[in-house]
Amino acid sequence: MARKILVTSALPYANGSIHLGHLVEYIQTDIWVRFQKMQGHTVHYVCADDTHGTPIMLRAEKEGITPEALIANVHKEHSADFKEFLVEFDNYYSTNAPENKELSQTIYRKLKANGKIATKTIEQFYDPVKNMFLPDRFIKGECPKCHAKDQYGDNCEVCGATYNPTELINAYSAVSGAAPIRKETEHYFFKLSECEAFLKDWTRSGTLQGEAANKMGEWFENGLNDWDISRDAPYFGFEIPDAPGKYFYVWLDAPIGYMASFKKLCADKGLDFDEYWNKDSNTELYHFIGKDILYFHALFWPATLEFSGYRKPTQIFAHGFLTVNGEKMSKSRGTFITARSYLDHIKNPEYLRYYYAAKLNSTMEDIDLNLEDFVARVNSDLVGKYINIASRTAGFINKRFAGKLNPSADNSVIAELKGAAQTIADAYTARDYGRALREIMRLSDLANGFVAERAPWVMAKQEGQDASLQQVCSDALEMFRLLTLYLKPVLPKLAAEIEQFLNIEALNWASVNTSLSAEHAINEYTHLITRVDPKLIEAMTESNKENLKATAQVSAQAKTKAEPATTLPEAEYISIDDFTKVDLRIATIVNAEHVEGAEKLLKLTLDIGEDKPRQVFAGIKSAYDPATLVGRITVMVANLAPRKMKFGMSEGMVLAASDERGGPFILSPDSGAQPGMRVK
RNA sequence: GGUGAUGUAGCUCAGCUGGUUAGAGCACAGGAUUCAUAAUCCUGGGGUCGAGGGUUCAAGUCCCUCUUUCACCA
Repeated sequence: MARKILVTSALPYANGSIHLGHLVEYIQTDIWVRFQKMQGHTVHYVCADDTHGTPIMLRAEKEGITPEALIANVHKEHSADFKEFLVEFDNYYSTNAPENKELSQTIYRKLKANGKIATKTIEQFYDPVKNMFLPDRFIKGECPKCHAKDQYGDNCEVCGATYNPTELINAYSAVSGAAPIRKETEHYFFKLSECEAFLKDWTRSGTLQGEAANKMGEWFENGLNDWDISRDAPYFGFEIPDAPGKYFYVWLDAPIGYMASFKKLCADKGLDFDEYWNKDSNTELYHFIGKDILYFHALFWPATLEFSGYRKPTQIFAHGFLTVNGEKMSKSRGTFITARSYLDHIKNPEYLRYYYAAKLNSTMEDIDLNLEDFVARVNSDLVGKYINIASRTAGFINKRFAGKLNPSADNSVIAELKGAAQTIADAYTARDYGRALREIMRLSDLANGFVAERAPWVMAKQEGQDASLQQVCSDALEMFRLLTLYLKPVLPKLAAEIEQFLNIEALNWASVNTSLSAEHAINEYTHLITRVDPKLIEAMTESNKENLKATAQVSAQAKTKAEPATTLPEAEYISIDDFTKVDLRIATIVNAEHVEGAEKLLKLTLDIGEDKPRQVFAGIKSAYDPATLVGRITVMVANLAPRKMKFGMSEGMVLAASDERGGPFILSPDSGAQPGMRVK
């Protein structure tokens, strides 16, 4: 019986590019959706950009554009990335949409009418310069344990300590640099604590994976806290009805974005929204998510739906994270790979779809993208085994039989391939794609074994073997057709090309029961897929390391810009010629000493490869002990006009960074720089 | 720190409710083959199943302790 199914993937935040970690989820979902569609079910797959919140607002401000313009750009970028990875949404929308605003406000009003909304005055950090409340991650300062500077408000990246933002030493706002103050404000809460009975019940109704249910149990034990769903202006989001200056927290309207995206699809396609979302709906609703957001989808979301009168999800499918080469994705190792970077270098998205599918199962375990394994697996499975079946037999059919087939009446290998349909379907249904592909590859081995055993190339050279030759090759192509069918959810584009080559209708699961018939003519075989060159992988990771350097520069600039006192008007650009007027040189500090009577100065002797070393006075006494400077390599301005100072002649200056957060910090070139080298 | 998950051949992973000499693919070695973008087929070497203890006639599989990696929570 055809089912009606609504499927979602988590909404990517409109604050950054799609990377290979995101793609695990979209590819996982897309495969499932395509498989269910092939089964003949009615499936709608919706998603959207998650567009609200402080980070979006601030980033837009930093870029000098409106948040709306920012999210429009990102939406374009995300949509293109998904499309190229063959992730086929029925609608890819935005949470900043009229449908979402209306649904969010309606749901809020219903929750309120059901007595599930409370208000409470809380104390929060506030930026007195920027006049806004600060989320924890926008508060930075010195770690109270190890005294590392510039650590986030919740934990220290240097020593790993965790603490509250209140414990930071010399806390400052990452937005303005000002010291935050504590300020009271009234917030709106969803009374999650009252939903425990419902949630415990819901959790036990087969909606979650075993591991996820365990995790829920943990949360129940700790007791459920009411959920803070409001944020104060300025905030990019939806205003809370009858609460001026209060906005919905981004996580309140984000999942409602699933509904909004579907609502838009309904308007476009004439579907019945209520049929899918009414409390007593007979349709199915599945959310694919990462394990990190289980909390929102397994607690807040079903509770929100329950107490505003909507249906709950049928199941939540949580997956693990992606590691690359066994480690967390790392910008410095070049393994923080964006979707775009993959496309630029590797080009073919189906390689990645195949590899992920081969690694995915129904658990929340992390999956590893081992780049060497990726190359080996794709080349061996897809090119060596699967495509090779057509590649080694189609030529005979085309050349000797004008493309005409003549399959055998009874072939035990084909029978086995057809017999595996249910096993493979079960594995796909259970999201155990790894199991499905292992079975499909086992069948590919059988097909290759069949060809090797019958040796059509021997028949081709013998008189009177034409009928056998045609039959063996026809059977091999029938095997290839079945394997293509089984792989189609994972490799939709390749499958479409093969449908074209085999000259057949679009394959669906019921096509298992049909066969290529006698007299059916196929088209000319052309190479459908090429091997992955390991060099491409290397080029990709290298280029990601380069991107890192570029972004590091950008963020350094951004940081400066965030300091109100040092904001640079854009008009004050200089030309490259202006810059080259400054002769910067690598210098070795051959001597450094205190200067009698000077409060701030040290006297440095710098070697920049000239006959005579330079004498330079530098205002770095407060931060450096002269003894530790001797032998260090740094950067100096060599063509600064000499200047007579109270303590002698200064023949240049050394460069150092500082602001109210600290310093000065003198510069160090990377190893290899030699005294006298020009910095440009 | 607490909790959950995880650790099986060089690499990536299967091993259901405990049951004969622990499996697959890739990689490696030897052989076969030459239709196919050196692909394919056959054979083989390789693991004290994270460590230690326990339950049992029997443990990778159950229990305890420790440990690795990942995540969540405070």
